Amino acid sequence: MDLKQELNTTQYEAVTTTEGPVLVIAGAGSGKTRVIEYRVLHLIQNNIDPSSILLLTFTRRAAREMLFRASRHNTQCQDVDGGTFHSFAYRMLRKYSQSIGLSPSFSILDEGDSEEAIQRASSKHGVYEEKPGEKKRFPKKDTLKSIFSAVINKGFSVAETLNREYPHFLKFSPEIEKIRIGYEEYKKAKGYLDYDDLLIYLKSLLSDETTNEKISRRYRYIMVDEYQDTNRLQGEIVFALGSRHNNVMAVGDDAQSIYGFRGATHENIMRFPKEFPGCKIITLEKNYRSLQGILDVANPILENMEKKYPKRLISTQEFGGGRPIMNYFANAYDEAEWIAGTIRGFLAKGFPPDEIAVLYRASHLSIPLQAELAKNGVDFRVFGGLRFYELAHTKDVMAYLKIIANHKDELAWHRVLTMAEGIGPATADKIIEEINSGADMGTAMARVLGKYGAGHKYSAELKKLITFLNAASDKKHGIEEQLSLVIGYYTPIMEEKFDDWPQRATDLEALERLITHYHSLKEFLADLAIEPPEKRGIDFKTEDKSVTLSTIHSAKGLEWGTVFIIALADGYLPSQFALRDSAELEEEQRLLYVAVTRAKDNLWLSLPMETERADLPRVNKLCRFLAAPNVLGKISEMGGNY
DNA sequence: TGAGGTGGGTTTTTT
DNA sequence: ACCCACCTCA
Repeated sequence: MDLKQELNTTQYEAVTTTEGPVLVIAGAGSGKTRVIEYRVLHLIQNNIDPSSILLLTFTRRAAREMLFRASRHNTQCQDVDGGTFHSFAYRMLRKYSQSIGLSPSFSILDEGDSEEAIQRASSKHGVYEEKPGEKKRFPKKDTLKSIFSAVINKGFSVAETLNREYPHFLKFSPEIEKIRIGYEEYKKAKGYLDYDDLLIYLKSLLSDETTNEKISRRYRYIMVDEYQDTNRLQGEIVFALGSRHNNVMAVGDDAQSIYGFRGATHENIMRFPKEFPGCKIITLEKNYRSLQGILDVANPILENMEKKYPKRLISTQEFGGGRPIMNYFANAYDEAEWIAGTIRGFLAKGFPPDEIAVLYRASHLSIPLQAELAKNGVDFRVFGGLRFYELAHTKDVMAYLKIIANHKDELAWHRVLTMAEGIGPATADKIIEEINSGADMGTAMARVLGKYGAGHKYSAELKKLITFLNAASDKKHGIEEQLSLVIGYYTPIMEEKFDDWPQRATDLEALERLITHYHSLKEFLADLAIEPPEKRGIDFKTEDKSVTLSTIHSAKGLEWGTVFIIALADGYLPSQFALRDSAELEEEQRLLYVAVTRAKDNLWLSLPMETERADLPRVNKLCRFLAAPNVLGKISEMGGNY
């Protein structure tokens, strides 16, 4: 393949500079994934071992896209290693955990598990106990989790974090700090790693000289996409990975930085040339994606920002394309109905469904649309929001599997025990204490049965559960069989627990199909936490082409011929939570910029006028970033639907 | 004391 | 849809 024909001059330079540090600053749609794609190809054509190339990025979708595109041209590219920082961390830790004194039998806590663990850790500190005369407006577990996560990802203390983000909880600073330490100790004692720990342990793995040398010898070419979305910790990981050979390429666009809320910082881009002296900086400005009509809206959105981004995207397309169209509707249901009808019309005319996407700020905004699309018989896939593994019934089934994989997983036991009739949180804790004192599954279970197997109202139920878990743990079963045993046991519980159990039963079948790709329960459970299928139905039928529904965050790095952006009201975008802080507000503005630049040919904007929410004004106002005259002037407004 | 049901309040974005 | 505080019943 002649690279010079496939790439423009700057892209070519980025692709062929294979030795030494390179920083690529790339505008939206300027072909940065293309650069990574062809650089991998170029390296392999120059006899570089594909398994010595490592591609890293922050989101799973971007990681998948990157690896998929790279492997299109040359099958050897399939051996290129890569994924999210978290999945890479997991693999390295599995391999080298001993070198930092971490037990190799650690298990991963997903977000929900972490919150449970925090609650368990905090109850031991008695913070939730009511003191007389003191009303407890104490942060809830999910808030605690995000405080602790900010402490790690942004590098602030608990007090500083509270001061910046939760000033109303500042008075609880000492208690919260106590819980944080309790949570850390709890995880250490139980061998649990949460998402943040994966990165922390990876970093300490890389600061171990011997391990760093081993890893650096294996991965000689590092490429990081969406570098503006990495946080300090991830930046340090990149520096540590590249410190020995300096063959690191980072690709990013600070105008598309939308993960500030979790600690991503554009400082990583600024720091990169300092960490890697002699770094070559390449800027890509030509837009290959969108028609000029779309860029005419995107450019002023950038220009209106206080922080200046010097890029102005120029379309390379021959035809200008029409202006994006703004539609107003009475409410979200009218909006959904119209969009679903329009999409059905496009499909009827032969538009490929995988070239159509609907984007929105928050996942719940897609619910009316999901209903309308289903009514219209349009197949769609949903990205972002609640994930498959976070559904209550999936988590239930996984809890049984976690016990089978590790009989001391006390969070899993807690969930499983409280599902049994007559056992609530208090009894579950007593039983768990007994389990913890047994050295192996067999003795632990025997002790539990000895103590609670008779004489309580729940004894029969407990006996049934223990007998089942013992039988299902038998090594003679394959993992597929173990899963179907668990589902068999759980199904009556599910039918009791949920009115809509038939729908949930389908999800469990999907789980059965998914597990066939795995060899061990441990691997299956870890993957479900770190690289899970996106949502119901998704990934189980990837060959199907369907319309995409996605949060703007999850849409980054992707493109479609026709894009609808819905719910463009102040309060939704920008989110009402971002209104108080100018930095957060700018992030919302960049978010709109990202959304607009996803479109290649057609862009439809829309706004429902009526709010359902009591905390917003009754009549919506157009998103302030679109209402700016230099932006609005580039949009055709259609009032007719309202 | 603890299990389990009910009703009221809330819900951003990702790993 | 989920979480939590509160209530009732054994």
